[in-house]
Amino acid sequence: MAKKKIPWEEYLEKISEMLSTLSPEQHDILLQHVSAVKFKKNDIIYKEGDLPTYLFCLISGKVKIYKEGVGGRSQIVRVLGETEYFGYRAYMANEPFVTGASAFEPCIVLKVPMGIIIKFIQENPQLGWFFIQKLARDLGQSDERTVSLTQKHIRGRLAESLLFLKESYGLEEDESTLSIYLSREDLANLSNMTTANAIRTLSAFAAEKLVAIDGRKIKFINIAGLENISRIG
Amino acid sequence: MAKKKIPWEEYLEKISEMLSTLSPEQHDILLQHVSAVKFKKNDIIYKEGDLPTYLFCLISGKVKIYKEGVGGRSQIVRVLGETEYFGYRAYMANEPFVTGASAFEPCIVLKVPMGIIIKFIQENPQLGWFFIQKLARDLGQSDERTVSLTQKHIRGRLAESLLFLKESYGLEEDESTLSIYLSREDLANLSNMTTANAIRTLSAFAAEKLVAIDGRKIKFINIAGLENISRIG
DNA sequence: TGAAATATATGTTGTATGGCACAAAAATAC
DNA sequence: GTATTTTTGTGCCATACAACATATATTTCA
Repeated sequence: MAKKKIPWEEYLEKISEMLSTLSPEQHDILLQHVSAVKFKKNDIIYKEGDLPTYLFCLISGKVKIYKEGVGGRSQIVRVLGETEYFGYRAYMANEPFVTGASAFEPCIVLKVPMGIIIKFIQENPQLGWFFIQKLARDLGQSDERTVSLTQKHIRGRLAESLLFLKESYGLEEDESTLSIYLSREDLANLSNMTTANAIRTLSAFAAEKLVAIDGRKIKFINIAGLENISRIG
Repeated sequence: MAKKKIPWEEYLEKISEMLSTLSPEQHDILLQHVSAVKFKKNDIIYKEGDLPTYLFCLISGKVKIYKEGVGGRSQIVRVLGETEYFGYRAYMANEPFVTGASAFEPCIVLKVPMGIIIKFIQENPQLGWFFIQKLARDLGQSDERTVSLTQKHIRGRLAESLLFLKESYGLEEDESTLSIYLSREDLANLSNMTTANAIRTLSAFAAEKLVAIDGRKIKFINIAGLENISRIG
């Protein structure tokens, strides 16, 4: 895990949306149990099969949620950015983790024991509603993803992944460069293809002037074109 | 939709788990707004893109939740049996349906306007917790399914589907015949393959004495063998 | 009951994509 | 600053699976 405890006070504003649903007493209890942890690039936050114990909120950095499939092939099922919560689903389903979480880049994470969160939910419909909405949105996305990954062809899947990363992490100040720098392998694991095919297909997109590549930097040139490739599959 | 309203009183016991979370006042309100509907085989209950308005509970019959992908190819993402709730996710996520629902066989469905359910959830943490657990379990399954459908080979996917149907719908009195009779096309749509390949692969399983086929009746002969095929992919 | 539509079955062919090999480039370690 | 490891880039081959074609069986319905 290679984690390191750090002070948490300055990060509370990032979870203000959730805090606002809590009663004053709950708020106090939460402050007594919250902690902050730092993860380095590629650190594992939790592993498939582990028992869930904490609610995490990503304060800064980027995280991938992934699953190991047949023959050690890894599939990234979700990516998380600032202020996103994770790690709670398995606890709520009363299951071990079916996915793992690791840091794309250096991260700061707030964590709260799940037992406390569950108690709050039992007392507080507002907080329950907060998680219901998150779970409902994630489930819709997961179902969409199932069909995209199984039915679209390689080009469609890669185009979709690039657009998905753009939605998740946004662009840099130039309004066209993707603000996450992924390895070709991660791009492949996100798009359900081999690394070699991710490289090949990304090169093809560059040759077709859909994107420009500079190492791991990806710049969008023709977004409408990518959207079209993603749509037709 | 081809639906037909019918009396609902006798079906209340099927939703007793949910009813038990309600206050007496909520219970009364629910009874004023619940209704029951009958669907014939292959009737559509709701379509992808429709706006969600009701919480459904399947009283009898079997339902598929599916999504149309590229080139009209349909993917079954979930199957539902007696006492399962559906139709609520999209409303909770504040989205149109991303999947459709239709009847595998004649069905009776209880329905309650979602507006009422949401109001109850706001007042009642118990009911919120009920839906949180359902959503959390479904999301885990959906993530598992994403990886299975993308990474396993045809034989692994079909074996998994057969075992999945066994879990969902159980066996007949002989303790070995699957108690749902699906068309080869539905079996294909469940397993992410073409109809021709579902037919071929099922025949292969029969030739290998893993199952016995009699029309749409599927009898398990070597469950351990199927589990092995599903596991190795 | 017979005709039409639909579902099942099987063979043939084409192709998208995985697997492997190897080189070049880049990052990391020593 | 050189050596080692990791990542990126390409080519070639093998193959799993879709697409298509056609035949037979089964169901539907007039």
